[in-house]
Amino acid sequence: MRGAVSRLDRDFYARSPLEVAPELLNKILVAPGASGRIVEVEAYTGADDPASHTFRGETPRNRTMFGPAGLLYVYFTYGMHWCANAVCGPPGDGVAVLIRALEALDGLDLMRYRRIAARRDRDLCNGPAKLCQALAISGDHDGVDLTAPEGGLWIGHDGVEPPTAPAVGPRVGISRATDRPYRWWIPGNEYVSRP
DNA sequence: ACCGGGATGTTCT
DNA sequence: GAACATCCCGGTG
Repeated sequence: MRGAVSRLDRDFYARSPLEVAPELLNKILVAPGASGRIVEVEAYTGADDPASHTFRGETPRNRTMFGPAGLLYVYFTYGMHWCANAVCGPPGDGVAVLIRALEALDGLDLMRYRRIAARRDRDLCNGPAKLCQALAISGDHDGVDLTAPEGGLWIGHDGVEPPTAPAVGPRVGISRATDRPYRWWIPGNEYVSRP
C-alpha cells in the first residue's frame, strides 16, 4: 500500500508545457480500476511548433487543446490507436503534454486482459497508445476534466518528487521539428518507450 | 537484438 | 492521395 494520492489542481497545468512536462514525471495517472506512474512525456507547444496538432489552428479534432488547462486531449491515430495529453497553458494557446509511458501500479490483471499482446508486464504501458489501451482511454474521454473532484480519470501525486535531473531528448515518431528537446523521461527507467 | 512491412481509418492537402 | 505524436509480427543474425 502507498500513502494518499492527491489530485493536481488547475494551476499546476496552467503553465508552459515545457515547465509542466518534466514535473509530470513521477506523478500518477489514475483511471477506474488501474493506475500507473508517469515515466515519459513530451511537450507540444502550439503555434510555434510544426509538430503540434494545433500548429495550423483550431479544427474539430484538436478543439480540446484550445480549452482550459487540465483537460484531457485524446486523439486517434494510425487508424487504430488512441493517445492522451494533458492540456496546459492559458485557454487558446493549444499546448499540451503527451503522456508516453507509465510504470503500472494498480490493476495489473485488468491491464494484462486489455493488453493481450503484451508479453511482459513492462510492455503494458511503455508507449502512448499502449497505456491508453491498458487504462481503457479512448475518444470518449476527450475533454474530460482531470481536475474535477468527482472525475474517475485524473493525475495525482503521492509525495514522490520528479527527478532533479530528468533525461531530455528529441521527441519520438514525428517528422517535423525533430531537433527540439521536448521529450523527458526518468533516467534508466525500464518502463520508458525507448531507452 | 535489430530491422522491415502491414494494419487500419481519420484528417488535411 | 499522402501523412499520421503507433504497434505488432515475422524475418534474420
